[in-house]
Amino acid sequence: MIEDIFKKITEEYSNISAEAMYDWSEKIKIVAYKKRDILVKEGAYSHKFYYIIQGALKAYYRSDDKKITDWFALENDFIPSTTDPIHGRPSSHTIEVLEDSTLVTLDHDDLEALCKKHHDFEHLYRIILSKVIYQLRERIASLQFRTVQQRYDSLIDLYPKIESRVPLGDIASFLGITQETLSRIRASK
Amino acid sequence: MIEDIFKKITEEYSNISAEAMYDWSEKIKIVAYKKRDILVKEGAYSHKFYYIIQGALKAYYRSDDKKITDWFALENDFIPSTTDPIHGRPSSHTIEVLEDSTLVTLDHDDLEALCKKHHDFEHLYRIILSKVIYQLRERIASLQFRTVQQRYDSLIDLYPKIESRVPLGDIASFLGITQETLSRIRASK
DNA sequence: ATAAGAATTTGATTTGGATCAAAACTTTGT
DNA sequence: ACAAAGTTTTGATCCAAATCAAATTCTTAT
Repeated sequence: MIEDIFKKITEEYSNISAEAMYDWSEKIKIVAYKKRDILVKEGAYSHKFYYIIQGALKAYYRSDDKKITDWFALENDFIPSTTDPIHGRPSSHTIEVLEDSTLVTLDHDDLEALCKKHHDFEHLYRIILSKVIYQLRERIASLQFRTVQQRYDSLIDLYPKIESRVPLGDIASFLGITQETLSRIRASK
Repeated sequence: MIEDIFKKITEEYSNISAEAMYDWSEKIKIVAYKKRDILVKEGAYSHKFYYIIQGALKAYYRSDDKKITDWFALENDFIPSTTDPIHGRPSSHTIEVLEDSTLVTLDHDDLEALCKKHHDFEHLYRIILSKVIYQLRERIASLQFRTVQQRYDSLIDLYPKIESRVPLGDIASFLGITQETLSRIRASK
């Protein structure tokens, strides 16, 4: 099982030595979570790195008492750290489980230690971050000038089944619109 | 001069060995560019990594014949690669010089080679990317639910003198609004 | 120094999506 | 299986920002 996951990750991003893989496997945990479990609470310093084997998560923060969802993660996605890497402030985000999920978790400190010990592991992680940057830029493009309809369509493109797995309110929030507007867009199809 | 730049970068992000620094210094070029010079053209495969010593750049892409600016870089900023790291497609962005500028340039291939040769260099680069991710998430937060006025204010906060250095149309585009709206916001102060 | 072209401002009008309110449907726990 | 709570839909109204249009100011090249 673990082998399959490692294989999937390293094939997609970058290969690592058997040694690095062994050390990595020592540190990760595979954990099952239940719907509505909170993985990270706003304000917490501890932050793990999550990879989703099966299930769905969201990350949100609070602004004017509204919960704003700005990241979903489904199968084979990562949830990257939300903290400022330079100043090391606490997490501004809460990460919540949206459906019963199986995750690979790795402590932030262990991740740093693996990066320090194994050059190839740090390389792998660097490539993963490059991918995250690319995704974030896509998302900015989407928010910057596309219509609500276009943004909705590309989300469905990326996650075809998200509608049945994630509450409409969270999807609306992610798209930067109200629930009512999303409901109407959906109805017009 | 080069020493000052290296010092600035490594102090802010992460230290590297004298050896890595030497190899790095062999590969970079310090180049002066003129206003309106194009550093990277949409569709190009070659992509350098830029660090701005003095001056200002913008990155934009085209959508429905409009130029959409989605990144500014001023002194001490980086322009990260805009290409998909996994699939290696050509750049979707054009990078243009906004005022006479002095830049540090590093070829993408040299950057990769330095990362491969020196673990500490790859570490430095990884930390830089983490910072970029943090900035991008801030920007998404800004676009997702803040009012135009709030977005404008935080841009001025980040780059106090941007108004006099960057055309209004580009700033408007970056904020995801029209020129006219930005002009009115400005007038209301 | 001046004309041509760019960039910015100002004005009038329209519109996409927000807000407020309430009804209909779904999920959850006992 | 049912009540209570949570989610989604539908309706009416309003407003921030877009669009279209034209006037003004700033830049640049000759």
